[in-house]
Amino acid sequence: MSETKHPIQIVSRRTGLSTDVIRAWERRYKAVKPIRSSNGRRLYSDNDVKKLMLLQRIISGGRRIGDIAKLNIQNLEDLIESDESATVGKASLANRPSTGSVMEHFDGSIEAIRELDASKLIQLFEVAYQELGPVFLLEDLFAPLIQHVRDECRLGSFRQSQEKFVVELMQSFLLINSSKNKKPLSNKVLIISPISHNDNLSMLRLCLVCEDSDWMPIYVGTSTSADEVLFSYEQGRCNLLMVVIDPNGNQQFLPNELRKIRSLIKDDEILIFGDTTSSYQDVIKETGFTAVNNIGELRLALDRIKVLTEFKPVILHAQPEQT
Amino acid sequence: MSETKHPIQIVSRRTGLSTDVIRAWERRYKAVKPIRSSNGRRLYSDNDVKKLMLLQRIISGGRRIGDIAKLNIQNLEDLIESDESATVGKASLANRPSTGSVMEHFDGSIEAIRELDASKLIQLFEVAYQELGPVFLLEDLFAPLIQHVRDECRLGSFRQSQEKFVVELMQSFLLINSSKNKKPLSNKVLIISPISHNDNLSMLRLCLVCEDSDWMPIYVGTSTSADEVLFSYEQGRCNLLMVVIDPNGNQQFLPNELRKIRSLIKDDEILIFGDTTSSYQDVIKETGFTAVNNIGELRLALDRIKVLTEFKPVILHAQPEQT
DNA sequence: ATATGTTTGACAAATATATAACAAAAGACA
DNA sequence: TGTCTTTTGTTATATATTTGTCAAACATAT
Repeated sequence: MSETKHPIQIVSRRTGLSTDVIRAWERRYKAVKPIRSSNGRRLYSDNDVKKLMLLQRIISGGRRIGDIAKLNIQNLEDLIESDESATVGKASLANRPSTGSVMEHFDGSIEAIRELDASKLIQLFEVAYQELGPVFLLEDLFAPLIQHVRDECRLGSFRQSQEKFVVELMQSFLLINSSKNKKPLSNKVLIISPISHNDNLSMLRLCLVCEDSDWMPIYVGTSTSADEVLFSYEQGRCNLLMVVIDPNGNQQFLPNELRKIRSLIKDDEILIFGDTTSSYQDVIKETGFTAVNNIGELRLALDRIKVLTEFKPVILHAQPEQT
Repeated sequence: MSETKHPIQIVSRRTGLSTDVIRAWERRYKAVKPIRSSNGRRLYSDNDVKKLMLLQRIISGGRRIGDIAKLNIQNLEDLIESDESATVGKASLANRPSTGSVMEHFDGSIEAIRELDASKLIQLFEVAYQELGPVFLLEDLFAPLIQHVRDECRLGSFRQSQEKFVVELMQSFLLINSSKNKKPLSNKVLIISPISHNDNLSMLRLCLVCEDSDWMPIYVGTSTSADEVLFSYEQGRCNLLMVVIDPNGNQQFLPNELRKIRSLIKDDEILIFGDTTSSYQDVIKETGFTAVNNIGELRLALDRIKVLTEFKPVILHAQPEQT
């Protein structure tokens, strides 16, 4: 097996870690042990790269490198598993539903989708929403449901209409119900997708996650041009922007659009959600966007930024004076 | 069993407790006893995390931490059990105020659109819906609203984002609320738009009109191909098809699509809604579609066809015979 | 020369720990 | 009710550790 070996620069590219960090981790914790070329240069194996990527992912989940650098790949994967499953909806975690009812909702929904019965489906959603709350509705019902429908669609036992039907209803349901929230939240995040990116459903999903982390999401649909982004950002008095990348979207305009957005919104942090290991990684670095790879990371980022922005808010102190 | 240990930051994240609180509970009540790393940092076991989560949950139920912190996990679980079974439904009915006129709703909506405040807009829609009912909501509020926004958009005082924002919300609102109807109607109409026709909003508008005429609409989104139409038609057990033409849609495939649809649905009447004075008038005649030019005509057609299909139902009249 | 890499040391920001103190809320009691 | 005490989450301070980054000095290959 002639393992291909990679110089540090390449590893840096692929992991998103700086060369300094890679070397520091080796020096301090022996996280990886690359072999050396004849001239003493580090040469990393695919396994090394994989381990570094795992480490980086766990780091971004809030752990410290010193605690995990010495674990092996299997341990790291387990850790990711347990961390990420524990990060979901910490707010509503206390009243996690019994799994039985979710299965019932699932079966009922499949039935309603088969019959294209919108009324029935919405009622089911309504009940499930009451029972599960926004986050678990998504994670425990919507996600498996859409997965199932798409699978069946590919196998032929469901039709495209049925997929469209359920996606459209889910979207609308999420939009309406996420907007029904009346909590006046001071932190606002504008959620957009760039031109030619149209993954409506995952954007709405992110809206819910933001809301669960006490951010008020502002959502103006998919495929938004840079100057519309700026306008919405200012009009909505947002203090955070999140760009959602659709893996099926057209990547052609992406670098340029990202640069445009950055040039228009200079001061605030911008999150970018999606498959950030792809080719446009360079642009992300160049423009100083914060890459967010999964829901767990998103929650962390939201919390962090919330704290940052809470430095300024004034303190209103009401003192009762009359007897 | 190599228990994975968690630093305080992770525990804080998983439990939702601040690090200060976690430390305070340890110091004051010895709630958990994390082991220490070589440098004195706390390392919590999964059991510690679990206990903290249970404590947090009981706390939020009104008990005091000092009373329960020393209990073990089993005791805590029992406690939750007994606490929560004692908390029976405390449902509270919210009565909404019935406020003023359509103009107020209109002005309020414009304001909400200007601020991109989805929450506010939905609430306005909700109130207006209660007050006006589905049809007048559309005719008196939505139609002028969208007209106004589009006009202002053209003039420059509104932006494209705002149009998208309001259209998307209206759509979702209509879809969800029209689907909430529980009346079991025997007459079903499938509402579709052909390939490359995407006027979602007017389709949903027609859904509402149909519903108002006691037809149950089935809606599977825009731009549906002929064979998907057939599938949905049969699956939904429809007895009427309505094709909605988007004046801005691509007319290129239209004649062919209409012919295909007719070849698949031979027996039932098919309505076609849209600007029927255009070039495809010939195809409409050829395929025997019923052209419907406005809402009034649609209502007439729906009533007429309803009567036709009601020939077969057997029992119309129950005669009381006993004294 | 220039670019890339290595080793080592140093620094600063973030995060921990321990302890004391504070302030709001709940309970106790006259 | 009003006052006092206890409870409990939060904050402040001082100190220590962790960790990303940078710079200096040097090596090697184009």
